[in-house]
This record gives sequence, C-alpha cells and structure tokens, in this order.
Amino acid sequence: MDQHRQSETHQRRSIGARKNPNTEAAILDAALKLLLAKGGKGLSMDAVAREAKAGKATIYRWWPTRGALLLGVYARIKGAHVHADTGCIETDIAAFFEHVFEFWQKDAGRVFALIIAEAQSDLDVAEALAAYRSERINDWMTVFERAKERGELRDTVDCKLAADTIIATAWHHLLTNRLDVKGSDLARTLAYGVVKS
Amino acid sequence: MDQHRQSETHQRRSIGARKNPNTEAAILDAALKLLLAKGGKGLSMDAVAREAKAGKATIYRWWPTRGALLLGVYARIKGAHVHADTGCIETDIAAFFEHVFEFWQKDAGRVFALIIAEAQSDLDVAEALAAYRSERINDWMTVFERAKERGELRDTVDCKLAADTIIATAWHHLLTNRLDVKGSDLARTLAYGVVKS
Amino acid sequence: MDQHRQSETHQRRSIGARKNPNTEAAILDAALKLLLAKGGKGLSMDAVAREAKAGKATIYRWWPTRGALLLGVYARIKGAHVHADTGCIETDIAAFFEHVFEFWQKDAGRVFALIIAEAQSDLDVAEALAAYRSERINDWMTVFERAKERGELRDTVDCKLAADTIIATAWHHLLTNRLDVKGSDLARTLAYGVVKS
Amino acid sequence: MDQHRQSETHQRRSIGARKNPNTEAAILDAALKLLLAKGGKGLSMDAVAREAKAGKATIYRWWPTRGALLLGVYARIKGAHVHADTGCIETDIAAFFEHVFEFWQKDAGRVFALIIAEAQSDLDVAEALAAYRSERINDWMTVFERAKERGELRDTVDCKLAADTIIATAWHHLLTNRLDVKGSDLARTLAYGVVKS
DNA sequence: GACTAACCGAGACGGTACGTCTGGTCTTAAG
DNA sequence: CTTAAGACCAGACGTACCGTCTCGGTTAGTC
Repeated sequence: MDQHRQSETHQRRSIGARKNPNTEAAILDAALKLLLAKGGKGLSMDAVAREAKAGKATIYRWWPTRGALLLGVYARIKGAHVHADTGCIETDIAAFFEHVFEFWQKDAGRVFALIIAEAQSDLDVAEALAAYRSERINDWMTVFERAKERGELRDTVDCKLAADTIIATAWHHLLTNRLDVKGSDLARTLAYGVVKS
Repeated sequence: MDQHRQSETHQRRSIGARKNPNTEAAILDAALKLLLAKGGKGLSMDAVAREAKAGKATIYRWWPTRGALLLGVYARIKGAHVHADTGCIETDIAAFFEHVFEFWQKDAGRVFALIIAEAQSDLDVAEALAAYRSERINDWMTVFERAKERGELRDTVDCKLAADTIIATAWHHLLTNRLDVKGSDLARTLAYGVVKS
Repeated sequence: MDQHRQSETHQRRSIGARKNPNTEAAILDAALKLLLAKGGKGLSMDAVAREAKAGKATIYRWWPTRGALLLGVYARIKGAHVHADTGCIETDIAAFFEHVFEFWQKDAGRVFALIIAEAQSDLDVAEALAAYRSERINDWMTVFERAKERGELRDTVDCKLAADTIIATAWHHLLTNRLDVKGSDLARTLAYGVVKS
Repeated sequence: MDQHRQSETHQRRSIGARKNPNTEAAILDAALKLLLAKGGKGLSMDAVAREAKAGKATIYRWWPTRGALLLGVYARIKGAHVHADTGCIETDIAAFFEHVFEFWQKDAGRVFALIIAEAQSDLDVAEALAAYRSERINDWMTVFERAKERGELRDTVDCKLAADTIIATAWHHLLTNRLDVKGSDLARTLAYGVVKS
C-alpha cells in the first residue's frame, strides 16, 4: 500500500515505457539459479517468474520461448572467445580444450548442454545455436588457415572439416559429462590422426 | 502399421494375467508416429495413450518415464551394428559414416537426437545412453586394436580416444542436422589428422 | 513424495472411471464460501480449485464456465418451490414474497443475483435462467387460473402477465437489495392495482 | 461518430492543464463500440485504451473503475426522461413503457443491463444505480400524487410502491430480453390489478 | 520569456485469472 | 492379473487484463 521504494530491496517497478535493466538481471539470475538447482526441468517460466518476483508477461515480453531464455542465460555468463596463436597448432588446440572445459565445468556447461538439447525440438534455438556454432567454426578456420600458410599443416587438409571436428569433440565431452579429460591428449589425436604416414 | 490390430476392430482387451504384445506394439508405434509427426514435444504420455488407445497406467507400467519410452522406440527401429573390417582403417571408418548417416536420415536420427537431448535432464536416460555409447566405443576399440596389430596405426595412438572421436563426429553431425556429408571426407581427416609429419 | 495416504482427512483420489461425489461437494462448497466471503469477483476458477483442493481440470470437466458453477451452487442450496393455495390469491402472493425474501436473505439471494448478472453476458446462463424463470411463471399461472375458475379474478386478466409481474417485483427487490419489505404490501398493490374501478 | 477527430488524422495531444473533450469523446465512443461489438466481457480497460488510442492512465484518471466507465457511457447516450401527463394514469404508464422499451432496443438497453449486472458486485455502481433509480421513482411519485389529487386513484394506494412496481416491470423485461411487448398490456395489469373489486 | 502545472500517448511493471494440457496416481469394470 | 477407460490433484503452458508507474512531450496560464 505504502511501499513505493525501489531503493535497495525487492521492489522493481516500471521505469516508463522502456525496459528495466534490473528486471532483466533479476530474471536471468533467477533462471540460472533454477537451472543449476533443479536441472533442466526446473526451469519453468512460472518458476522463474516466482523466483525473480517478476510477472510472467514481463518474461514472455523479452524471451518469448524457453529456448530464448536459455540463450539469454548463456549469453550472460559466457566470456570472450580467445584463441591462442602460439605458432604451434597442436598447442593451440590443447589450450582451447583446457580453457573451454574449465569454463564449462562451472555452471556454463549445464546451460550450454541444455541449449543443445532444446535445439533438438525448438527450431528457433536450433537456428541460434547454428549461428553461434558457425562463428566458432570461422574462428577456428582462420587459425587453421594461418597455420597452413606457415606450412604447419598437410596440404590436403580441409580447414572447415578440421574446425568442425574440434567443436564436435568439445560438444561430445560436454554431452557425455566428461569435461575432466586432458586437453593435450585430445589435441594430439586430432592433430596427427591415427594412421601411420 | 495396421497389422497390430487384435482381430478386426480397435479393441484390445486383457489377454489374461500376462502382458499383451499387441499393446506394446501399439504403444511404440504410436510413440514413433507422434515423434515424427509433431517433434519432440509432441511425445507426451497422454498423447501416446490416446493414439494407441491404451490406458495411461499401462504405459507407465512398462516405461516409467518419457526417456524410457524414447529408448524403447529406438530399440525397436535400430538395426544391427555391423563394423566392416576391410583391412584398411580409413575405409572402415568411411563405411561406418555412410551407413549410420543413411540409417539416421530415415526417422531414427530424430529419435536418437531426442534421446541425447533427454539425457541432459533425465539421469536414467543419461545412464542408458552412456551404456549404449560404451558398447559402440568398445566395438571401435577392437577394430582399432586389430589395425594396430597389423601395423596400420601409429604406435602412440590411444585407441579409446580414437574411437571416441569417431562417435563424437557422428553425434555432432546428427545434432546439427548435417547428415548429408560424405563419410570419406570425415574419415580422411580423422585418419591422418591435420599436422604434417 | 511418499505421502500416498487416503486415510482420514483432505485427500480425495479418483474412485475409478466415474465422478467422485465428494469432489463435487467440495467444489460447490468452496464456490459458495468464496462467493459469500469475497463477493462475485472472488469466485474465480483458480480460487475455487485452491479452496477445494481440486485440480482445475476437474472443475472445468463438470462446470465448463463460471456461469455453470454459479448455477450449480444455486441448485445446491435452493429448496422446494411451494405455492400456497389458500383460496385467497392476495394471501398466496403475500406468502410467496415472505417466503422467498426470507430464503434469499440468507446467502441464496447473493447467488441468485449474481446469476442474473452473469446472464447479461453469458448466453448459456441466460438460457438456463430463462428456463428456470419459465417454470416459476408456469407455477404461478396455474395458481392464477385456479383463482379465475373460482371467480376471484377479473375476467380480462392475462394470467401470464400477472405471473410475470410477481416475478419482476421479486427480482427487483433482490437486485436493489431491499429484501426487508413486507410481502403483504407488495401483494395488495399487485392484487388491486392503483386505479379506482 | 466521425466528428470526434482532432483535425484530420489520429493524433490527440494534451491541450494544456485541462481535460481534453476530444479524449473523453474518443474513450466513451470506444467503450460503447466494444460493448456492442463483443458484449460485456469485451469492455476491458486495455481494449478501450487500444481502441481509443488513449493511455490507460488517462482512462483511469476520469473513470477509476469499469463501473464508472459503464455509467459514463450510459449518461452519454441516454435522453431526457419525459413523463407524459395526459390526465389518465393508465395512458401515461403505457406511454412510458412504449418509450423506454423503444429507447432500450437500440444499444442503450445492453448498456443499462450491464450496469445492473455490475452493480451486483461493484458497490460504487450499486450506489450510483440506486441514486438514479431513486430519481426515476420520484418522477413517478409526483405523477401518481397528481393523479391521486384529481381522484383517479384508490385512496389506499402507496404511491412509492406503485412507482416501484413500474420500474420493476421495466427492468425485468430488459433483463430477460423481452423489450418487444406491448406497453399498454403491462399498463392495464398494473393499473387495475388482478382481483375483482 | 521562463516556469509551472496538468494533460496526453505509450507502454513496462508485478500480479491474478483464464482455459488447456501434461504428469503421475488411482479405481473400476471387463476379460 | 492385465487391460482400457478415465477421474483425480497438481501445476506449467501462453494470453489477457488488472491497476500502478514513469517517461517524454504538449499546451495553457502565471509570474
């Protein structure tokens, strides 16, 4: 009745005909919290609204689907995509695995795995995920092409296919909950293949 | 599709104190049909019961969770796992990709992708999937070890890791809806790696 | 998680493939309670479900609309429609007003008023109300016709119109919250009219 | 209908620190339009705001509740309350019914019926309706008293009760959607009653 | 001419209710 | 003992509306 404070604690009002950034933060925080606490099925729109003390309509306004919310959560927690370029492609790959597995081990992995899962039945998420994956592939392609120019790679190597295999390996370890492997082992296998030559 | 009727018309009764095989068939058929018709979210226990003209309790008796039902559907449609052994590991890998991608392209792929998705939030499915994956890894390990014995592989190759990468590549193409690539390209990359040696 | 007792108190389960009378009672009781406690706008399907500890689907199964629920509540509390036949029409009318006003004063009046209100925007309720009203009109018509036969009424009297006016007067007092008037006064006015003759 | 435009195109701005009559007109027009087009439940504050291209705050400023808006709409469309005084009370009553039923048949009736409905759950509307009804009763009381003075009525007639019965009859026909009856029939019944004397 | 005051549209906000659907559990009646 | 049927509670789904609030802009009168 008389509690009109925005001040410090749990009362978020409209700030006019525009988005309230506090609201966005509260919703994404709540979504992440639920995701980690109760797993993928704990992330219902209702539960997020309750947890964030937000109206359901507010959530649907900005994230029309469950998948959009998942993507929002991931965008919020993911860091920059640094690609080392040490002059040795094997070392670069190993560094990538070390870095991404460590990042995924704290929360972000569960989120990303659920995004991949959601993409299997939500076309919009699938599209967004494809776009995201495409960026990562391109990052790796430039790395490979630079390596090729300096003569490090076999001449017949298809850079796109090589990049794809790195992403495939990372995803596979995420989806099968094996983020504790040594990146250097994976890197060696991918770098030299299996066949004597 | 229609040979699952009991006699003439749609009435499946109890056949006494034992499981009615017609019921199982009708339920799995219905589940697959819904899966392909409406996607992953169309496979609800209620819908399956309606479609199969089965009681919900009957479904829950044999497939206690959605995941169990998915596994049941996949078990029903999947064929044998033949692993060629031509004496050339690259050729064997290529043949595997060709075979599995073709199989996945007709229905089974959607089912398997949904199983992977479900495994991200259903522990039981995750376990079953891990067991299944383990079998496939073992299959490939024996293939690799035989190749190693006959001197086809580099001595330092970790057969488990190599097998894992093949599965990773297959899953990745499934999950990103790219089952139309040439298996031989994938095989070459995996077989020889990227780095000159 | 493990509380599956039906035991003694507040746990209503299915009793097989048929309607559970306990459920119906609990829902109608809850509806009436809310109606009287919070007025017409307090009767929401959600609130009834909460109060009756019933699933919303259960309510919608038997009472598809708010109006249907209102009618159900009224049917539950209304008594028999006794029409005195004392040989004096004025006395009969007076007795009716006394009786119905007293009945309406304890709860039932609020319910019936809300039904009339709901009928203004819900066609189904309007229809049900019209049917109910028609019965009451017929009751009165027979009373009037008997009075006519024994020579108590003017020959030109339209029995239907006369019956209608009685109902109109009763409704009007209900809708304007004046159920405390003396029935005999109303009866005299209706019986003799206003004009000298 | 169309003369409520500001100039040529749909942009109504503030006209300074006072109420904009164009705004009021637009809102009441929109409310009436929605009411007639979609029935009582179509009159939501949001819908009116959309239809009238008005801000919700503007509506709430002048009509704080749904009921107030209804009353505003009715006030806008209702004409003067003329009471004929022909020297014959029966004729006057008949004329009243003819006039009010005709008026109600074109739109106004639906609005007034909804006001009566709203009054059953909104205390403010109930109060406003009671005041309005009181005025009409008083109008009729003076008519009856004049008739009594000139000796047209029975001496024992309660003028207030008589007036009440006329209003009751009118409302009843409105609420039960029977505005097509002949006013003179109603008038005769009310004027002479039913009992021989 | 600057300032104030109230009005106006737009629309975001936290909520509640809507009517529908699904998840699991349970009971009945038929065989 | 199994089956189809379906009622039961619980609660999520996405939508609509509630009444409050802030914004940015307008215009009329006052100083």
